[in-house]
Amino acid sequence: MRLLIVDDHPIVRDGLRAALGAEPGMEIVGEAADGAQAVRLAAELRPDVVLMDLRMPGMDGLAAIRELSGSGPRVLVLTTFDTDVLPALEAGAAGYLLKDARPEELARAVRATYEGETVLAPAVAGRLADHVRRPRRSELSRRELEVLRLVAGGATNRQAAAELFISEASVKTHLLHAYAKLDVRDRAAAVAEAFRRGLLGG
Amino acid sequence: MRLLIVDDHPIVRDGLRAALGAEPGMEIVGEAADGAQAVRLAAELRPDVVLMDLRMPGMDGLAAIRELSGSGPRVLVLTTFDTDVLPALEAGAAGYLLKDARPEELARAVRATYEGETVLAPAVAGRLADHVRRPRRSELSRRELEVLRLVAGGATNRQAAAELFISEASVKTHLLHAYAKLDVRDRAAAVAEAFRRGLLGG
DNA sequence: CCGCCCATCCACCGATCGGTGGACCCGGGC
DNA sequence: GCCCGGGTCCACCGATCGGTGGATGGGCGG
Repeated sequence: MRLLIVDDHPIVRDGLRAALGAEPGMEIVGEAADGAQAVRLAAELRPDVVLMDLRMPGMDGLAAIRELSGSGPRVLVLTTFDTDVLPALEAGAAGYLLKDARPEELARAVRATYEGETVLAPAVAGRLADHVRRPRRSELSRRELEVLRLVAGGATNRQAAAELFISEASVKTHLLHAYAKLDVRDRAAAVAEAFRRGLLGG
Repeated sequence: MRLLIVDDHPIVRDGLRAALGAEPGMEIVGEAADGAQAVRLAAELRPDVVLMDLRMPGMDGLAAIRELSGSGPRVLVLTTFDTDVLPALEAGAAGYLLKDARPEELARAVRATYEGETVLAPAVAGRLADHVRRPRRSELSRRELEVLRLVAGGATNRQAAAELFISEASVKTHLLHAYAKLDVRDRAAAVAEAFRRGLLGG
């Protein structure tokens, strides 16, 4: 089994090499520090499995996965964040692991990926299930957007409540609903996502 | 003294009318519910002082102040937020009061505005002074922007620290510095401001 | 008429965040 | 040489936030 490691941190690459290099039947054929390099090396080295970080300077992991999708290698995502499962799977990832995984788990996951299994970190499985369960009525209501606008303008929940003549409890409810619809878990990410979707003068 | 009241909430307008209508020498000549209406009414009614809310649907207070600036009336801002002093003054506001002001203060402030004084709520005076004192080296450092990018992506301080291989303390420091440079006080507003400035794929 | 969504409100908890007031090291400019 | 800014780190606090698990009422569509 030929393995390509992609991560912008040399230390992480070293760690992965140490954890996986000695595994029987596994050969680490190359390393890349960003998405563009990953795509190039994958074409050249023809790995069976790519172990890919998502957040990297330059071309990020998602873009790289999209480039690779269809062509040869199966891509196992290995990241710090439990928030990017859906985009990763949509882009064509074969699995999604978190960096707090123990080395044995990691080795097992790489093998499973090679054999065509879909590996999901337990912590993200729930997130995925949620998405399937709820068909995601993702448009923000008028109120939700109003609250988010105020929050983007620096308002605390209390200030937003004062501005809208409602209670803090209602502001919190609106925000929680907005988080669910935007698929984020805090106000900062909600503001970012709203900008990306053009809801806040993006 | 002819007074124009601008606020999107009828209740607030009623309150202001009640608080100021009986003041000797003051006459409330009109009310507007948004910026556009305010500009129209100001041209028609020729008030001496405009009492203006900032955050309103449609044309907001800032835009209205810009339209009015130079021409006749002096605009006293009356808002819930202590964060918009600078843009308001830049737009041409004659003063800046907060909605928690007591009615007597408000009446006094309107008079003072009419007489050419600059009225500033005590809470915002400090903010203004800060700005004058610090010539505002406002470009974000590479590190500050990296942290903010992660935060916009939904990272907690802990997660951002893990991703960057630094401590949470450093993440907090970078964020505090970023807040100062962007002139905001929390991550949500920082993300919004960064988008507006085009620092985050705006 | 029964759901469903929206909007409003409540209490409670633990986790996170913002802010203060430091500290150290490094590199560049005056 | 000295100062300044960037980057890293620490401890501590109070405030805020996120999340849970409700409840109520209005309105709209099947």
